[in-house]
Amino acid sequence: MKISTAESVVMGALWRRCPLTAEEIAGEVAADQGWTEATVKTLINRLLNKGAIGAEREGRKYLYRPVLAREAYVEAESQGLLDRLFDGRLAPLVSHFSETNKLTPEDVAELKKLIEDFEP
Amino acid sequence: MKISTAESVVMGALWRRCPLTAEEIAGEVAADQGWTEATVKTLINRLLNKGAIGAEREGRKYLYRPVLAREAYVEAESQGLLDRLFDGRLAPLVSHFSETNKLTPEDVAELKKLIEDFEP
DNA sequence: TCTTCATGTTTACGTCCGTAATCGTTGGCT
DNA sequence: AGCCAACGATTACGGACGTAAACATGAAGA
Repeated sequence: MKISTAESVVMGALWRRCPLTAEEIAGEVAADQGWTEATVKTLINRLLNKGAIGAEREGRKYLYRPVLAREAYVEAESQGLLDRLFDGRLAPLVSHFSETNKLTPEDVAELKKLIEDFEP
Repeated sequence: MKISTAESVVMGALWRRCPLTAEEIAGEVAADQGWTEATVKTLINRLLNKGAIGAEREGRKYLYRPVLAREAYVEAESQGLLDRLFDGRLAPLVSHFSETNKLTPEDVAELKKLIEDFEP
């Protein structure tokens, strides 16, 4: 299930809060992205067709909610990037960031904790 | 400079080894991707137009080499993913992988070393 | 020199994407 | 009952992408 970048913005709104009406989704993302409500409606429909979101009638409107879980999406995207650029390994990515994107002390502390918690 | 996924396969070949002729590039990627040489040639041209690769005449052929550095590309892609999915922070990504993608002991060791080397 | 082959350039075409306007339907108001 | 406004559905359209064939050009061999 391929989600385009524009579509993923709509998904993002639904992952943050759901269910939402089309109007509410537009309220969340349209201004921010410079989209009209019509554009948002198109994206909603494409996501419906892809089965990435579901709809349930609520009076005259529909309430939309994600079918594709954020976890699954994040997982696929992350793994894809790792596979494409870092030979599927996580360490090289972290290494890359430690070299280029100056990790903040907080980052380092957080990472350290994560890794430590991971030892038996 | 937006590089499509198909184009990035060609870039990959040139990042591994360069300079290469069109024929060599095709040799590296065509079979693997199920592409004909014609397809590879088109991708080479699009990359030339984008300025992502450069060419230098070598007799009857051209030798191609990357202009866009792999580092820069990797950087942009990684940062993009982090921004889109992990609020720009590295730790949440690592956390995500530690939860889903069972890190191997080697991964953990490697990460541990990376983090330790990063302390003052 | 003329032809041929290799190599790069141009053109093609169906699909997806971003963006949006228009259409059709249906519930609510008068 | 009839009209209007609100919604979702349909249609549109230019550009990028994936894929590839056709074309042009120049060098090498006959």
